[in-house]
Amino acid sequence: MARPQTFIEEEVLEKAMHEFWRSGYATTSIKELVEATRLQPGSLYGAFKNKRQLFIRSLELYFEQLFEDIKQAVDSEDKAEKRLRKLFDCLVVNFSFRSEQKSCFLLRTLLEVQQNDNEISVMVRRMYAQIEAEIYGLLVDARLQGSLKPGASPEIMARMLMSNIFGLQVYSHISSEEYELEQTINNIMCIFTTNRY
Amino acid sequence: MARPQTFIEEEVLEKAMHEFWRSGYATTSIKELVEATRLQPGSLYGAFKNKRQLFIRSLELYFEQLFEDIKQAVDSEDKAEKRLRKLFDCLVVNFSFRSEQKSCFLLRTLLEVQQNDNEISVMVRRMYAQIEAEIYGLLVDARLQGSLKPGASPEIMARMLMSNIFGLQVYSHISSEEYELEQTINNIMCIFTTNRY
DNA sequence: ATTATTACTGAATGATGATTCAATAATTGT
DNA sequence: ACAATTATTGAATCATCATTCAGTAATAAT
Repeated sequence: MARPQTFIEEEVLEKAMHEFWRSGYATTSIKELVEATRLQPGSLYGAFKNKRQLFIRSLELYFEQLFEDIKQAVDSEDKAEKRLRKLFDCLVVNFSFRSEQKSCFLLRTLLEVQQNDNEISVMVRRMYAQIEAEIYGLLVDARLQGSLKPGASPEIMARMLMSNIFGLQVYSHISSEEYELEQTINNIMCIFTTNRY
Repeated sequence: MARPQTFIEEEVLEKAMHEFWRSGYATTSIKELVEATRLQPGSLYGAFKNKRQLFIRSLELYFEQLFEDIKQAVDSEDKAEKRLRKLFDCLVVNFSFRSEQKSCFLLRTLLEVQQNDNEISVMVRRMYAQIEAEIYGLLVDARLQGSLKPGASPEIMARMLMSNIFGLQVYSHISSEEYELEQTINNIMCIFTTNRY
């Protein structure tokens, strides 16, 4: 028995998320969010409490979407190498060439907040832990299929792959030659799997 | 024939640099810089024009110092593997365990400014290009000494090393177990050099 | 139709941001 | 000692920030 919301929260979050993603937490102003979402300040505050909560919800939405893509890559029916390659696509290639912004929202946030906002920092670390767990699962699979280079444990390899993914994400900021990136990904695949590329 | 400056610019820059490094460009306020440098706003503006120029000078100072360390590592008399290891120390280990802040100022800045401030973005990319050139030189040396794994070219390897350095810097944000980091560095050394670790 | 309840609007608020500037202080050259 | 010049001070300025709130609108229940 009251006036209903005139907007769909997820649609608004999607728009806010893109603003935060592009400009960062600190430098995205309420004014920009008002323009992006087409909601007035009062409505934003009514629905999301404040800027920080809106940011947190945006980050969560981003992660949900990313994690769905990752799972789709990791859980597909392909051979392990192909799934690993798909993982690189959704974590690296997509950001460098298939989106106007350069880096993953999680990465950007991790470096922006640092010790500044511990709660958000912990959130991001937990998200990355989930991604790393997916990679670990993929590697265990790959080992069973015999497509993993012997040597290091899947645990260690998962860590190294995470590190390589971060590395590529950052490197694509300083030089975004597509063929160089492809070459580097192939080299990494070479290091971790038994295939040739 | 005028009143002399009562401060040494480099000393002030050093203090400002640490503030920017810790809090980022946008979130470091003039008030904080005034406290850190113990100069009044007017003096800061008199000497450095504005916040942005002060930031740029801070970034340059940071790079000078870092690059000196890098050169010292790369140009030392040791064998190539040892010099590579020293490079990891000054680009990765130092940030993770020997300083209160987690990441390299350059990395932080690269991700903060992105498309937001093209001039600063270009500056950082140029600085990284210089670092990569040093790594390239080291690898050419290593190849002559026979301590580089055959296969990829020094050019490609330099790119991969840069990427791995970025990766480790980021990874140390989400998990800063020192022995894990050491292990990963050793694994990377393994991949690039002919030695065993 | 009326009432209770909740949503929406957008101007107002108060804090804080970067930057400027008039007043004052410390020099050097004459 | 005085004039010319430049540095320092810190309050003032003006823009912008996040947030609130009084007024208005839209719905459901009665």
